[in-house]
Amino acid sequence: MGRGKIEIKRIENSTNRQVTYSKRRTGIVKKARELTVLCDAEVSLIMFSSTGKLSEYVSPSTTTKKLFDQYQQIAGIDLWNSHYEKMQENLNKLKDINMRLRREIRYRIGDGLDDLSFEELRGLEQDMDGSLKVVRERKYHMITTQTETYRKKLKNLQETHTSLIREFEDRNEDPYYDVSNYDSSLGVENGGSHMFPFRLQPNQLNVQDGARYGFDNLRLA
Amino acid sequence: MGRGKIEIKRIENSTNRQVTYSKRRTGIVKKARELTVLCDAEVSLIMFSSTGKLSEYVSPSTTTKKLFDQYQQIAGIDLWNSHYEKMQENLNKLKDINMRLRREIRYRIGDGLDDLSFEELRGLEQDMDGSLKVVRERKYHMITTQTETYRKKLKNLQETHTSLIREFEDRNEDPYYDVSNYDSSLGVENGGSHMFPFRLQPNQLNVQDGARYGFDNLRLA
DNA sequence: ACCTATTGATAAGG
DNA sequence: TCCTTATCAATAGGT
Repeated sequence: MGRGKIEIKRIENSTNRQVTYSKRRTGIVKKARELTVLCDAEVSLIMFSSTGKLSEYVSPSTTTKKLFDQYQQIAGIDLWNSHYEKMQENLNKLKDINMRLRREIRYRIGDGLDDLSFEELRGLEQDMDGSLKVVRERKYHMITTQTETYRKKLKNLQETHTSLIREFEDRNEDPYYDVSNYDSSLGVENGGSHMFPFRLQPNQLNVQDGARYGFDNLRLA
Repeated sequence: MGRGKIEIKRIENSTNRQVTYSKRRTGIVKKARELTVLCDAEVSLIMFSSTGKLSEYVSPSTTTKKLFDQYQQIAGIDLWNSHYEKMQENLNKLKDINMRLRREIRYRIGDGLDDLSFEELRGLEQDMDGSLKVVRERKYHMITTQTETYRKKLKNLQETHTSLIREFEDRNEDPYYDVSNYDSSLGVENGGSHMFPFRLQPNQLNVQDGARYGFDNLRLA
């Protein structure tokens, strides 16, 4: 049908192919629609052009998914299975990794050590010893840094304080001014208890009651 | 096209409808085939008659499943998801737990400590210190146990040895017997180098080269 | 299933 | 992509 018969084989001219695809695509979709209406059928039509562009038609009475479910049932082929298997595989891999991670943590917590050979135990001890040193170093680094910061801030405050006192003394404008109350009248925004984290240490010593530093939930999980 | 124009609406005459369905079904399949050949396209066509009978056409270059996978990807709709929501959820949970486990291990290895507050760091140090003590205790326990076992086995061997020597001496049956060779002639199945794990210690001191005690793969994962 | 008059689809060209 | 039109293809209705 057309100005000449054409052989049914791949159209080599790219432009021509595209044009023919467009025309015939609309044609076949029309046919599909007519089929559904005339014959009360359900149709799913999915087309990819050679350039990868997607077109589809589905009977309005249904959805692509429903149709595919039916298709599977009747064709007796489970297209879902491969997906399912892949997910299962993934799941199992993750579970395995998880298990090993947990085991490593348990060892590092000092639990389940009976499973380890002497060599492994020895390696673990050395490793933990080294790691603990790193943690300690980091802690001391933080202590010195924070102390330094604290000293500087304190020094600043004192300077501000003395200069203010001096101002008051020099001007002597308000004889009723109560010097013992200066703390609240100064803008001590950045100081306060936050400047003395080490004072909290005694509270932190109750390491036994499960709060520690927040990893305990992982131990139970 | 036909002996008369027909309105595109459901054909009420059941027989007629069936006949038309058959005719048009072959027609549309032909169209689909021509489309794939002429335009190098990929087509999936699934049809259910009003009586529920299934017919399909798929481009020979592909399969229904492949096409459907592509369809999903490009349409951006995951039709499988509803089937596997629970699995996906599980998968994500595991991934999350995994991540947190890895983080805990990293901390315990002395990595990424910058993320921790001073309080956390302090808790970590105390925790690790305690755990290290447990590991050390276990190690010493193993040392004493193994030493004990070794002593007993050695004692046994010596007893066997002396009794054998005595037997030889008593009977004096074979004057050419070389006593220095007794070790290989005795059935020392359970002994050998496995009885002296501590001799391996010098080899184990190269803790730096990544072998340690076998958890290093987890550090990288 | 087959037949065939008739309508529908579309190839080529603009 | 849309229009036109000559030509071929699909098919409605009948057998």
